[in-house]
Amino acid sequence: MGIAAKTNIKEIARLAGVSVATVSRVINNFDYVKPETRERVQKVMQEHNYIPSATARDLSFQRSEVVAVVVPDLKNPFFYGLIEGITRVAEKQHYQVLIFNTNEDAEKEYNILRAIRERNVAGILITAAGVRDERTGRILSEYQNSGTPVVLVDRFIEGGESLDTVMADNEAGSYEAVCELIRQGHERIAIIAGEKSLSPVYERELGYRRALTENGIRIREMYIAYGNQMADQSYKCMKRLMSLSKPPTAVFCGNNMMSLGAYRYMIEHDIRPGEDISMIGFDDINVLNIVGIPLSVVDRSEKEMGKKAMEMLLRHMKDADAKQDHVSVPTRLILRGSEKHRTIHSR
Amino acid sequence: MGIAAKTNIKEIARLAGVSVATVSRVINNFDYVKPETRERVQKVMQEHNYIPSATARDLSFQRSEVVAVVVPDLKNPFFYGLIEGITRVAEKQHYQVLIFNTNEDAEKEYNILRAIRERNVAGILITAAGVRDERTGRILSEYQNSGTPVVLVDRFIEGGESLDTVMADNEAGSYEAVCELIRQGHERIAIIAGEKSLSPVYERELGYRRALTENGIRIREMYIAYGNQMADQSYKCMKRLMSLSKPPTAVFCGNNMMSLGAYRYMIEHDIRPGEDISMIGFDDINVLNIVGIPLSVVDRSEKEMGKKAMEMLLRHMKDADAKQDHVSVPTRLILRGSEKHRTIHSR
DNA sequence: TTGTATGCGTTATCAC
DNA sequence: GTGATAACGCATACAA
Repeated sequence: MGIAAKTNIKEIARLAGVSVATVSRVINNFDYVKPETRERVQKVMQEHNYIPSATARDLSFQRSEVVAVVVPDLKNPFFYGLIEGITRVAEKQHYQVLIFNTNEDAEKEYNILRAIRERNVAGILITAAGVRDERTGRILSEYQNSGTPVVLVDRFIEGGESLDTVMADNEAGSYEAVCELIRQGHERIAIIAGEKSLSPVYERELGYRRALTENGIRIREMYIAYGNQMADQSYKCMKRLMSLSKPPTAVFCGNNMMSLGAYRYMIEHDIRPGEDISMIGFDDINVLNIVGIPLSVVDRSEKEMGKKAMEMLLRHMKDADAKQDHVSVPTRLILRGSEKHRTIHSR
Repeated sequence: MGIAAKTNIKEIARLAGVSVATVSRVINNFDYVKPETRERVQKVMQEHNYIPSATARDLSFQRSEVVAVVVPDLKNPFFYGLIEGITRVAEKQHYQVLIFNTNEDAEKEYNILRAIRERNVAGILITAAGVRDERTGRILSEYQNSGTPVVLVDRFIEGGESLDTVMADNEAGSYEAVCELIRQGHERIAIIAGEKSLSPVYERELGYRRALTENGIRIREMYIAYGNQMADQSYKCMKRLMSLSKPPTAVFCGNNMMSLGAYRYMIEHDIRPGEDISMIGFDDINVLNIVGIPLSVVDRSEKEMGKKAMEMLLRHMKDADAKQDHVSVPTRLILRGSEKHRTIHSR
């Protein structure tokens, strides 16, 4: 009856009048088991509500059906989309997902990565916090070299050159967005970029620079604001930008949280996006969408990224010789109105 | 070297010139190990970068340091906070967290709960989808009875009467909110309630009814709208409510997603919350907050709920005789403006 | 204080 | 086709 009955393979074997080896064969669907024997064993397993022990299987098999997912911020919706994509693919292949939150702390991340070693995970998916921390790159490479595949998601890291990656096409997405702003007639275009050391931040800035350059607009450093990935910092950046003698007439925000901070500053100061200023953000924000706030964004499907990442991991888990792979998920510019403006106070 | 060196306890024992038992004692900090021996063993472990196998430990110990967290919707921000609270407490106690998303599908939930049995999890935290599915209640009770504690979070379920629970004080929170609307002078107050079978929905409706009754306002069923927990449905509910010959002058929304749907309807139809209509939602929505949309809400700290839930689980895991416990997390009415109105078109 | 031997529940390698 | 039996890596009762 139910779970309480902790039957093991030995007990099933005894009851079915066969050996444990045979039971194991039935469990794992070996083809050379006599049909009658198979049925008899299956019947006993059913009757006793037998569930094999994954722990024992893992120990014997020297590999578990668990993957570790390490993310830097469990408050950011982007990562939930990512996790959703990951779990979606994982569950279909009967893999389970361990979640770890580093809170953008490289030290904590290192400890987590060490702790993960105890459990024999089949693979690791990580958006790293310690992108410049040599220990992070080293330990991840060690995993990879010892047969535990690793896929970097969203961020490159130093020392992780041998690892698989799933990234968004940040440069292109950014380029496209800024081009749109230029098309709207802007010249004083600012970017709120974020934490410099992160590769997506860097790449988005590159796209911004290329868009300006290719369109013959001089890049002015005062319009490039760095901060971290959080809304508060972005709010401050926006404040600084608007206090310039020639404030920008358009703003490109480097991620979802930063869009929110900037947006807040605008609202509080009666600067209406889509009218008084043009604005495009990176990463869609579902909630704004639902309430009908028309923020134009560069959307990258985080769910898609999660799926892709898990698929890459699976490929490596099933074929140890699988070659290194890099996937780039395309972005998509969604214009909802905030990229517009009434008049541009240029010059 | 690093990870590649898969040393085991036996190898360490050999190298340190002791038995495996002694090494095990050192690992687990037994006090009756001679200091010199301990040091020698530790040195060898260090040098060989030895990491004990959690799998083997779990098999021997017959219990793992992994807890399963089962939630119905990874897109709902409420669960982000919950998961964050859970992981925060879990990691301090060196527990790891397996995440499962049921997508509000009872069938899928049942399969997940069966799959979890394979792994020897130390406990289960669940916001159930199958609240009326007898299998859910049964399998969870079986877990509990066989020594794997279970804590229900946010939702009661049929057949789960023996389980620990962490709930918000939905009735009181709801009551308080509706009282505030009444204080604002409203009589035609609607509630967008959600999926009837869920206990929080039911309890919030109870609070709504009590508030009206105690204030001598007749309850009119046409002002009670049921749907599911999603924004789309809520949008439709709002539409229906506003098409009544005497539409409500105030609306209370049963959860965060539903607040968004209702809000959207209002915006689209130029009904401004806080001016043309009064509105209070259940569950805070951080994003709205950041962008400065002043939605008044009944806030319950989901992070707090997560922490409490994990703490309860730990108590049971450490003391098999711990008594059943029920925790109710208080709610807090946060007024930001949307509860106000300009004029009430009563009568 | 330390060592020996056995068990935990599987899988895998041999034989038969 | 099937059955013994040795791993897998660790914990622990019992001896010493």
